[in-house]
Amino acid sequence: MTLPSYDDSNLPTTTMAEEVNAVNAAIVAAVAAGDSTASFTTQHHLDALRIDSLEAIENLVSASARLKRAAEGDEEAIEDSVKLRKLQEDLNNNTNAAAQASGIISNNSSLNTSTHNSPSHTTSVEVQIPAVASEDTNMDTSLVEEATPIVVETTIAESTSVVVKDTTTTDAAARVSPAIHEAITAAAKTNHLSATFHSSIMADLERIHQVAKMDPAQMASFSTNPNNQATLEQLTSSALASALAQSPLSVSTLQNTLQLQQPTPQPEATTPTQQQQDAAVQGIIASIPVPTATTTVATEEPDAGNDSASSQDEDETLSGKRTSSRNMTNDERRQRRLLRNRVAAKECRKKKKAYVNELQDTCARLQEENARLLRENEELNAKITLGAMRIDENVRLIKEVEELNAKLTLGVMTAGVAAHAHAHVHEHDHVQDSVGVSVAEVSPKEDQPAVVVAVDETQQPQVGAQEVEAIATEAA
DNA sequence: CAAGCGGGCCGTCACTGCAA
DNA sequence: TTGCAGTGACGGCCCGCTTG
Repeated sequence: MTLPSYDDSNLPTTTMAEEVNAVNAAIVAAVAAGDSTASFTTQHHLDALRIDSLEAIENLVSASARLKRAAEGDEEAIEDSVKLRKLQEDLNNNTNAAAQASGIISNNSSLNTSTHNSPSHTTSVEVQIPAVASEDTNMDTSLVEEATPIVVETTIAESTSVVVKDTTTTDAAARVSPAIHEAITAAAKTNHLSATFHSSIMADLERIHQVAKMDPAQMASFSTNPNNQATLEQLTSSALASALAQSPLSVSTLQNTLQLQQPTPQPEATTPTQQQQDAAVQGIIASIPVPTATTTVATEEPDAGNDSASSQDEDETLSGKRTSSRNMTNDERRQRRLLRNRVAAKECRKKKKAYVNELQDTCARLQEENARLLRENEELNAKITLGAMRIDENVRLIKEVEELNAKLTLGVMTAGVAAHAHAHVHEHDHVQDSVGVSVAEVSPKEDQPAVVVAVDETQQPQVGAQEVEAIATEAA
């Protein structure tokens, strides 16, 4: 799969390395400062950077969560993966500057604590952030490096067995955000600073995801379930790894501390849907390509027993290679087949569900359209019925008018004939002839309009003089 | 409050079709 | 021929709701 070119104008201008290292520097400064406040002059800024870094991590998580689709050829997800790659490249390029800045802060912290009245000792702690391979199988694997343990010497006031005692006695600590404060406190007690820092980030990630409502069913489980911390680290520390591994501000092996931290009680870890969330996480874990260059990231694959081999095989499988299976045992083939079938079943169900939802939407839409058409049909039928009724009425009225006109005409004409008959009784036959005029124009009364009636000569009744007079009287 | 029931999700198996 | 993706079927597990 060839990564397309992309426009990086939308990428964050502040590199994640700067942010992460600034946060890390804040923690180290907090540890080193003890009750000194001098090193926290920029604490507010660091807190802000910490939030920014969490947002950047969130973006990374969001991008990582869609890498599975990228592996499936989704173009949109491919663009996301490209952006993620760009993020990592920026991270790598800016790590040195960030490390220098962090080093300055760290040195300041040491200087500040050196002025402390109490004798001090040096605590050496190291962190080994497991390098995580880029989730996109086609990403530049040069970014994936073996985790390098970085040892940093942090001067801690010897009189304070717990560096940050509490917020009431330490101004500096009081100005640290609560999450960092807790992390620092725990770190001071256990020297597992990176682990607590990491858990703090995870807690904040949970908060961020809950606020952002980004796929809460899966993301919440990431940050609440201790069994998924390694996976969360996979998602979040792909950038953290590069930054912190090159940073002089690190503490003990993160992987080891994470493992040590596994039994750490999490009060809200058991939610009603925890099992389903864990299952969903398992599914995501199974579907995310396993890093190839790391030896410290423990996958969630159950009963794998050979994570390295299966991971390589899966990567090769995803890239279309088939030859690797020849060297596998039957059990390995089975495990790989089960894994792939598991993923395929997920995709199939997802597809099926989408299809069913689409069918339901289509059904609802068609029902609505059908109801609309039925209403329209009823309205048209009503209009047609009303129109037909009006036509019948019109026809009836027309006929009635014709009949009335015919009667009127006939009456008027006969009245004229009667008058003429009175005058010329003996000319009765002539009168009858004169009735048969084609057109008669009659005005029975002065205020009535003249009525013009066509009279068919052939249908003129043959009436007598008395009948004509009676009709004329009636018409008058 | 426990048992029953239905729904949803998941892992696995078996099978088919396709492509190298 | 072989490997793989896709999918139906099956069983198990969990959760929420109902019922006696």
